[in-house]
Amino acid sequence: MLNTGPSNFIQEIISQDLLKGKHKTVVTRFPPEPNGYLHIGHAKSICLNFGLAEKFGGRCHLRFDDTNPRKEDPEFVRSIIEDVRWLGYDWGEHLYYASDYFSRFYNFALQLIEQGRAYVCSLNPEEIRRFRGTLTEPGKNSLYRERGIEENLELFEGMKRGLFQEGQHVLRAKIDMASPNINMRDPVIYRIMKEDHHRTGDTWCIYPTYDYAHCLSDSLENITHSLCSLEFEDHRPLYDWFLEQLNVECHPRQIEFARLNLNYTVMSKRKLSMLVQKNHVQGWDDPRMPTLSGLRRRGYTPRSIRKFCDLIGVAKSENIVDMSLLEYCIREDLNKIAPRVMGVLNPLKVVITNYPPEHSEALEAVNNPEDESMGTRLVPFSRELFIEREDFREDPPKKYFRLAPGREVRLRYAYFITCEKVIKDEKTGEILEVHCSYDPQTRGGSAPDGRKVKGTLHWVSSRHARKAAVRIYDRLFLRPNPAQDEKKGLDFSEALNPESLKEMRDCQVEPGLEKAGIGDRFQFERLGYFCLDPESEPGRPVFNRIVSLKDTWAKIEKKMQSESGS
RNA sequence: UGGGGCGUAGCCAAGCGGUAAGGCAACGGGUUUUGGUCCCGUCAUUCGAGGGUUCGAAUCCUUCCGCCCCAGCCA
Repeated sequence: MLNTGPSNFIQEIISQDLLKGKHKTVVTRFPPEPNGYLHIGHAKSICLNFGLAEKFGGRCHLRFDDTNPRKEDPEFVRSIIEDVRWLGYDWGEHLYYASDYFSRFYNFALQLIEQGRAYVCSLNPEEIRRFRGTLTEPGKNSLYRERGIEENLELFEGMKRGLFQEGQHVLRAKIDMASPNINMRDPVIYRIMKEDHHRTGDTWCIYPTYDYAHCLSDSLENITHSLCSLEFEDHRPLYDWFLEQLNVECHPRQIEFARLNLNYTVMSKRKLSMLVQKNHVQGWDDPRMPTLSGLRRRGYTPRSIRKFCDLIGVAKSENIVDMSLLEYCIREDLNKIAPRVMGVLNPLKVVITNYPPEHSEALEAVNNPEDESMGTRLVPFSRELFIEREDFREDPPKKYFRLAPGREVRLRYAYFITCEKVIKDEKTGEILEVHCSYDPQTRGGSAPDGRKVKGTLHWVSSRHARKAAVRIYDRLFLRPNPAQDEKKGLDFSEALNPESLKEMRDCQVEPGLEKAGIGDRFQFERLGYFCLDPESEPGRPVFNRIVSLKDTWAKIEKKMQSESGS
């Protein structure tokens, strides 16, 4: 076994099973239903299942749990395959569909009927519900529970042949209507559904339910450890029951773990799809979505997501992980690999009054101080520049060490400049431009006399700059746990953050960015990490902000404001 | 008031009878041509609460409390 990554209780169980010789190898599976897009909660399961298989030198299957044609769609199959691959996992030959086993499931059902362990029930859905009892009262036996084997066989055959209407009959396991575990009260295992299936077409008009199909799929694939989320804990006795009754050779062990929740977002397919349908976001791959396609478009790397899944751990307690951990993971990854570049989001014009008007020069800038092998580039400098509007204050607060009247700062990789004059709109008072002088001795950014400046600003030469649009994303929800709102009877979408997307259209970026390709990631110095969005067009780049850099100044300023305000 | 789970710091999470790992966040300091990175330091006398066993308990026993899941022909 590879000795990498943190351990968890599931890994320990597997180690024990291997040690005891219960298995020679480990076989896990990731079993999505193709009824929606994958999100970062699925990533936890994917990393767990594939990761465990990898650690123990076993294998992990990708299996589509497609037993309900009403909800499923090949488009989701496509996207799921894409997303799992993108995350970095490979199932080799082991791509399966529960629907491939439909005939075998059917034969197993025949076997159950013959054993007297399954029967065709002709109660209607409402009656079935009533007969089931409640959490505190036992259920009552169905009127059809004691039907003869021959009759059951005949009716089930009829169900399969389409002789009946939907809802007219179901096949049920005959277990115990008085069980304290409601799942054991004669669960439905086949229902009539006159629906075309994305893979089997109109071959079937009866479809197996999850509880029945899942354990058998696992068994047929020789899965050793079947990992699922906590809400299936109550289903485990059923999982085991089917496999025992049918006396299969392979009886996988189901182990449950807690699904992932992230604060300030939602993590259920239903809620995510509602956001899409109600146009709160622009699609499943909207960069604000916690879907894998959304994170990918936002600019998250697969490695950062895998790292995140490593850090959150695997346990059985309900959890809501802090978004800041995800942000930490992407910053850590991008810090090492993203080329640095300069871009000004909210431009303010600076004129270097003592710099020759027609002149320009190329200054050398480091591409990544964390990785010397990424080399350097030349950035053009001239008399008129753009700096960030936020980097100038006419009346600077304490601890502000950027540009202000009379102040000297460094332009990164360029010169020291001193602010001499502020040009304002007479009517509005808006600052139009700032006039500065530069010290030619400080070319490159350091002074021969050894004098220091406190601030270093990013900049872009106005003559050489390229225009760009930048999309700034914030958390989707205002409240940390929107899913909870719904349980309190509120509409979870009520807590949506109206400012989750802000588009800045007049950004100016250094000319080298012209060559950026869709999906390329950069650090805009002092601002954050950005990724070129697919909606970019030649000459009209659109950058998504993946995540900001940590901003100590913002923190200080906020603190000062709250201190003076209170 | 049935059954199944879970409770260790603001958020995750180790811990498996020998005296509370680690990460994120937060806070303080150092380095720095990114207020970034990096480095150093601080952050649980206590593990939901009480009682018991023990030389010794987050770990064992017991009572209580809180939270989550289950009454789809969804998964």
